Amino acid sequence: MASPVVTRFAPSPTGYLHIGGGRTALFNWLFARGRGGRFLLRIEDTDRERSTPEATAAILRGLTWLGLDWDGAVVSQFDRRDRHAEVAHDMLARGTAYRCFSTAEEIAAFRADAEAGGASYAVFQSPWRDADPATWPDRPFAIRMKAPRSGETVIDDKVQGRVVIRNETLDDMIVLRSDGTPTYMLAVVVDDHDMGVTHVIRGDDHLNNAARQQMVYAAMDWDIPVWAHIPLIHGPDGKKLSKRHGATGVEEYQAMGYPAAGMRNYLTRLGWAQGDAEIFTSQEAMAMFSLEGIGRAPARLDFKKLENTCGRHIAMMEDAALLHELDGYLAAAGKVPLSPEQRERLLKALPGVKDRAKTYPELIDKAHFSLISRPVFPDEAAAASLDSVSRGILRELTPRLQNASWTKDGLEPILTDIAAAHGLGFGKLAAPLRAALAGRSVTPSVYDMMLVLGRDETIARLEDAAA
RNA sequence: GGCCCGUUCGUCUAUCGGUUAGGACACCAGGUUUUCAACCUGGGAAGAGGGGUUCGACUCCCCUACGGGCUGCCA
Repeated sequence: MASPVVTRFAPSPTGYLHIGGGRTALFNWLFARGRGGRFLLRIEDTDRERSTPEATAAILRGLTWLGLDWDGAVVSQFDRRDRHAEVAHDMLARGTAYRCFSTAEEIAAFRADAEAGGASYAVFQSPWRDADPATWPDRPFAIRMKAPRSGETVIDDKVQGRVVIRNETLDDMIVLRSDGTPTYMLAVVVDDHDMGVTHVIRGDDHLNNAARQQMVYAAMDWDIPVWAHIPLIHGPDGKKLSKRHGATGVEEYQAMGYPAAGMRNYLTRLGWAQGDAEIFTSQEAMAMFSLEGIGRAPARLDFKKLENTCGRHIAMMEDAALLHELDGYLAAAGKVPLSPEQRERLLKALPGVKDRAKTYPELIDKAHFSLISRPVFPDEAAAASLDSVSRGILRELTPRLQNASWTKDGLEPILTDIAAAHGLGFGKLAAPLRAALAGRSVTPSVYDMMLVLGRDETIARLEDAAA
């Protein structure tokens, strides 16, 4: 039996959940869930200066909205600092790490010298690497890994392929700071090992780090996980995604009214492909997702395609689920919640409007006629079609609706009759009807509106407009 | 500076030595229509540049250009 897959998402709690981080989490989630594995969440909060509980909460909210559920409790890296220190000392005992008494000033001076000497690279070489314990001074020390100075480290990456890094370009990285706290390079490895992580799927900004981390695995004689370094997401201009590109936080997309299912679909296709598959559910994505399908080049965010994908998902959604999503959107966007009456009518209106909206605000706008109550105030364009002639036709129409069978088949002959009687095309009659029923010139089908509103409300709105 | 990664239509991508280089979004034109959208049909649109290897390169190798990352007692 193959060992079960364990993946993890390990963000730093220094801000909101970035869209790129969201995709990294999504890939880890899809990979684990598609293979009956576990998806873990670890907060990398060892940097006490920059980590905040608010940021952690924001990240959890973002993941929850995206529908990425994790297994077990959220792990705090900071809480595991004793274990990290223990491993650092274990390395010391194994002789794969050493005490380094160099101060920050000495290191800075070393680098300055190297630079002045025109060295091609300035890998710091600690004088304490092989120092006699008898010479150890009585002051705080950092623990450095004793990295090999020759040979090469090979990263066998599922996305990037075989990456070879010469060991002489890597320094003896610090694993435990002089204040006794662990560094990221040590903590990730210890945590991933202890949590049983089998596949590390993360941004390719960590590709070089993987070489140094692999040395820690080797130093501790631990199994190396499968690496998969995915390219970062760029803005539409191809530059690294930043604030000036607009929304970079996952929660901003929620507030803009993009459905989570559409976001998942779009983000999955951003940098990953399986043949011609474009629109799919998360269940389908889990079944298809593979590390081999991930591209090697950074992808750009394309809002048009995002919108198209979201529109397809809105159209696919069940009405009841859609209504529930709408409630969530209104709350997230800080808008007034729907009243019971509005919910009831909107639910009936959804089938007629959901295939014409790409986002929730657009959907609500299309369903405007179902959310308003009398009196309906026509906008300028709608008012223009309510001239005296049109109002006369409306007056003529209402009595005939009293006894009509309230179905499209029952209503259609009546409306086409009236139009014909006045020598008008149906389009000419539809305009004042839209104005009367919705107060707008652009609306869903007039039949759909009449059926959603019902006989009494329809007639009342027509009489209001005809008066 | 050094090291590492990347480069197919405007965008996301397929192709895993032999294809008229395919699909999707976007765009343009036409159709349908009850406004808008949707939908249908058609169209334009790509292998960064230069060297190799090979009977044959988008595909393999090298160089250049461009983009990105790493180079911290940050993560």
